[in-house]
Amino acid sequence: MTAEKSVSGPANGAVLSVGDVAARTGVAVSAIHFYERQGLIHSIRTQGNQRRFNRGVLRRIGIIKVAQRTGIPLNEIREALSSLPIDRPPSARDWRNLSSRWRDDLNTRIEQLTRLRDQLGTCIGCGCLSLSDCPLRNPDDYLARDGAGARLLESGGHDEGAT
Amino acid sequence: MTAEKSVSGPANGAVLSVGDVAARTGVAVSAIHFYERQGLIHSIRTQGNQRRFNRGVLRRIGIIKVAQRTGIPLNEIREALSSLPIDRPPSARDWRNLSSRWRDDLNTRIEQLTRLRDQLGTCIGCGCLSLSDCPLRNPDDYLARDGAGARLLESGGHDEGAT
DNA sequence: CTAAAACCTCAACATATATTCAGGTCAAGT
DNA sequence: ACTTGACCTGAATATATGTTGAGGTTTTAG
Repeated sequence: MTAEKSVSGPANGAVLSVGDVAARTGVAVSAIHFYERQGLIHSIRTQGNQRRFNRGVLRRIGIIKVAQRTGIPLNEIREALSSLPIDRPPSARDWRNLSSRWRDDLNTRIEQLTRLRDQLGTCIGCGCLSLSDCPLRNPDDYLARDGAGARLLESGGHDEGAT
Repeated sequence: MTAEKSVSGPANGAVLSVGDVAARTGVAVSAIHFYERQGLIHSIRTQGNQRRFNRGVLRRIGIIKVAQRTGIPLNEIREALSSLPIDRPPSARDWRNLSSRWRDDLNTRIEQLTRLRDQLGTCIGCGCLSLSDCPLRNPDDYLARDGAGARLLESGGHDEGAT
């Protein structure tokens, strides 16, 4: 079995099959395919058209899953990852640049949620909640976004890759 | 125009048309329809089959939008709203019960995000990020959710940091 | 009364993030 | 060589949260 062999070290040298990557990252094969289609990771193919990944992909997938936990959508993750060097392995500094962008993002979201929490009791309890009066209903307080559009992404990460 | 009239006070007495509700809540008519289909709000109909809402709906929609901002999905919001009395207007206590549930939720999520933030720099910067070693990759640390996807490897070797 | 604005339903589309399935190919152990 | 498990592609399905449009009805302002 490929998996068994690969966990202790792929025979093929330094490359990993999609199943190897799945086993080592805990990410489903279908998701790995998906990430590749989305341009988040890359592979080469064998003669028989099977994917082969180099080890760097394990790290990239690690980053992807962590970033998702912060609520960052895949297209932004792709963009961030695309800032990494192609010709050489990313340095510690490269990774730090990524993480600092995301930390700012996280901080902003933590602040928003904290403010929301602090006003929840007051505003729901007291009965203001009107669009014009209540701080909870005035999105300008939190975000520079409107109140009538589609907001798919606000929930960010309530539920992750389960099922 | 109906909107003009309704903002200053509907002629029909105490009931609101869907357009009135949209104008007062800042929520699109299509979303109001949607919420009604989902059982989050309710209306009666005129002879001509048009929706009429009583003013309580404004509050409910306020609650819905606020809860969404905390990351709560509609089905949970529906469930929470269904705990409100049908026969009488909700009391301050009723609302407080709702908000306290959600505050706990929010607190949990704030804590998760905070922990995530605090580890971002360290873990992304340092190169651990392995599924078995890194606190960022070990979901049990954060959530008691998600069982099926991620199986931890018992294959001792750590090989992700390289390249 | 008439025309415009608001409303109705139902279906399809849109987005993000994948999973599942069908039908077929590749690779490896015995 | 044969069988079996891993792999391939592409399409369909799934969930959550709505929006858009077509085709038709109701209400209201003048």
